Amino acid sequence: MPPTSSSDTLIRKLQTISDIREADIAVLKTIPIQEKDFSASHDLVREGDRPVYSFVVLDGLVGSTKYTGDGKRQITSFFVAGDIPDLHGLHLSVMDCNFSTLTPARMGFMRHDVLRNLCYQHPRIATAFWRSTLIDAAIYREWVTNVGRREAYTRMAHILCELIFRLKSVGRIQDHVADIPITQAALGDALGLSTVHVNRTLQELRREGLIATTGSRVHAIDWPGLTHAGDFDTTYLHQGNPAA
Amino acid sequence: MPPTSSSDTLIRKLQTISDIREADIAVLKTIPIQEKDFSASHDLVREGDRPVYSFVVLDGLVGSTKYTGDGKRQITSFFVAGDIPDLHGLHLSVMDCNFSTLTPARMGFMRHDVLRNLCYQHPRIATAFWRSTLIDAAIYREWVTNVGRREAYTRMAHILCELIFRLKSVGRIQDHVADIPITQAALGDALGLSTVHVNRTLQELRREGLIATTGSRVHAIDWPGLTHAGDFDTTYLHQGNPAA
DNA sequence: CGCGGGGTTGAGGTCAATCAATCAATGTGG
DNA sequence: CCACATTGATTGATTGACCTCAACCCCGCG
Repeated sequence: MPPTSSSDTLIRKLQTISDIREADIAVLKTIPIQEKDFSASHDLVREGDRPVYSFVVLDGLVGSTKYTGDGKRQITSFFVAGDIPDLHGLHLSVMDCNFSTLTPARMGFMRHDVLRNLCYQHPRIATAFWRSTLIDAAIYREWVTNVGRREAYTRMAHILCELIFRLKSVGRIQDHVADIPITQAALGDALGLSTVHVNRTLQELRREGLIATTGSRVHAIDWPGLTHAGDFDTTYLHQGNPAA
Repeated sequence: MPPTSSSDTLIRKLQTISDIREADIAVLKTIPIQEKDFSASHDLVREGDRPVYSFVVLDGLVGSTKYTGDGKRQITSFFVAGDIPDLHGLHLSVMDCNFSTLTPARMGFMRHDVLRNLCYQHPRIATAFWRSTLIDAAIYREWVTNVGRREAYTRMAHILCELIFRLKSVGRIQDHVADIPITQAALGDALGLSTVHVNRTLQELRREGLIATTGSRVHAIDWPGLTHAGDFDTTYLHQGNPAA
């Protein structure tokens, strides 16, 4: 087995949010996972679908998205390596949102019936999965607040903090330097802002010395400053470890 | 046992979202539920708390709320009779949001350890509860979209549709006439709008002949018109029955 | 070399916030 | 029973944040 298999990515993540034991890890390793690569802006699942697979993000960035009647897109959450974006599909048959890649991404597919059997036989694993969906919900709550009550500057800082923090906590970045080839349009869809305003807001964050961007790389130069500007408190991410 | 006990309220709700069997119903009826009344604007749980009870809404309206650093409030979801707002507390020890009454309300408290044992011994009940939290998450997703990408008029119509639909599906209102003594300030906090603009938006909906309000009573005069104006599609509520 | 996607910039317009009253309904103490 | 306070709804005037439109630039790519 390779040093970082798809199972390892999943297990590492579950360990950061739940107390998984050796026995559970062994069980998790038996899950057959089909890996597949996707380019950016690819719809993995669409509203109305009735999928029979859930997928774990192995690399890249995935978003859950919804479209309004007049075609505007809203990204309702990000998903990074180790996350299982559509785990709710296990118990909600019809999808109420899309899941799309926001960057080139690698996904691992797991059959619903396999996961359901696992949950049935291993309550601790079921709890870990349930907990994972509950953390997703907590993130949605924070996003409602972010979009509803924070102005563009704070909102942007907040979302950058969340992204960087989450990437860090699964070991995907070092020193607050995130290499995320996400477009400004996608950021706008996540924040409920126009791309033009996203651009200007990023400029302002750079001008204030909080971030630097080189190409698709976002560098949080002043992490304490950024978290302060973004009104960012990690409580809602429900990580075992307090923070960095 | 009275015709509508607190257990009945809970069970009726679970039946609308999951296939609960007779045996499960018998089990659910054994849950000890402590009832208690609250006035409007009362904090039931606060961010940072580590509650040992979950509560089912028996009557009235409850909201999950968050506050930004500069004290602005955002309501991230409504909860009506039969809902268990903080069921996530079962697996997330620290609260990341508050739960407050938005109207005078009656609540039924259930111990976490009782619920956890129940889930452990009755997988179908566990699934029903899990599913309930997943539907909450779906509603959060919709709210992100509503607040992020819809303008005030549509946003308001949408939230009224959701409220009326949910109240109807648990048998709390007839004929699209909702008697909800919710303040315009609370509506603003749910929509990310100022109270002044809430007031003007409601006037516009009245002018368009979509709703009528007499005191705290909201009447959807033109339900098809209101759902159209609100870009409202019931998919995200994951009810068994399609809609009215 | 033309093309397209993504980023950047400027100007003008609009939706919704803010500020500041007013008013109605309800409650309270003297 | 009345003066007074409080809560919530309403209205008008002004301000401001963000959007839209329309360029233009840069760069990778067929």
